[in-house]
Amino acid sequence: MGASKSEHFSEKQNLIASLAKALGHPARVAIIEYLLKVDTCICGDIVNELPLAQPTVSQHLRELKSAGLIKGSIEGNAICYCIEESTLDVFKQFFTHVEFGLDEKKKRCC
Amino acid sequence: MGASKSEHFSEKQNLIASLAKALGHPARVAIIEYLLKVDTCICGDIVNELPLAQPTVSQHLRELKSAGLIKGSIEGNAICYCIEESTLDVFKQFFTHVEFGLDEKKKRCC
DNA sequence: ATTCTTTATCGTAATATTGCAATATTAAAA
DNA sequence: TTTTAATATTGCAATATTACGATAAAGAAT
Repeated sequence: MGASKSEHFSEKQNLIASLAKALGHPARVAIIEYLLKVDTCICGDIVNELPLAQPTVSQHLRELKSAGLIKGSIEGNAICYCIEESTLDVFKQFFTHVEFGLDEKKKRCC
Repeated sequence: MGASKSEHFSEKQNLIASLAKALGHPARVAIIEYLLKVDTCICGDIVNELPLAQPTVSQHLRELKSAGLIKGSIEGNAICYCIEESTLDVFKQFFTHVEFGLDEKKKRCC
């Protein structure tokens, strides 16, 4: 088939998967890191930071935005993108949850 | 094209992206969660837990394993899979790093 | 008004992912 | 040894992703 059977999984599993998927490309990791590095939100010049053509960067930005990992507002003829903290929190909570699970288990095997 | 230009990004960016990509499917999130839930490593019956055919589950397990998120050892005629903590730690560290970056920024915009 | 600059969208080619039936593999059980 | 049970691999069809040239859109600058 090719289309993933997301309807068979829980809402939360689908959410975590979609966030992970959005981060699942080095360009998008680089974008997130760049957004952290720069002092303010980026208005312009993300394209110059990446080894990709402008339409490709725009597409990656759109994916990050539609996953909710970044947000953007129009600022003159530029767009100001920055990180959406609350979404990153959701993601980080998952790892806390995972770590808690691991502690509970106390590594009884492997 | 279609192939991502991973050679243009840093080792770390590629690592984070590959871990995220491995988690970027609800079935694989479900597998990780199941591995946490069960008391010991799973020996069998992951297939019964998922709404997917056995070969599909096997493929997802292979992807998680090749990303380093789980490890498996042969145990009779079954395979015992469990979570690879050190890899999850790498992933979690990324979010800590992200959160640190956000604190530094103190939300000066958006 | 025209040009410049920046970002978005469209169209399309190359490649990757997803899912499963069929089949193989491997070791325990009979 | 033959059967049974569990997992892996192969092969293939359907779909999704990635990348970019060409083009559009929209505000800023001249």
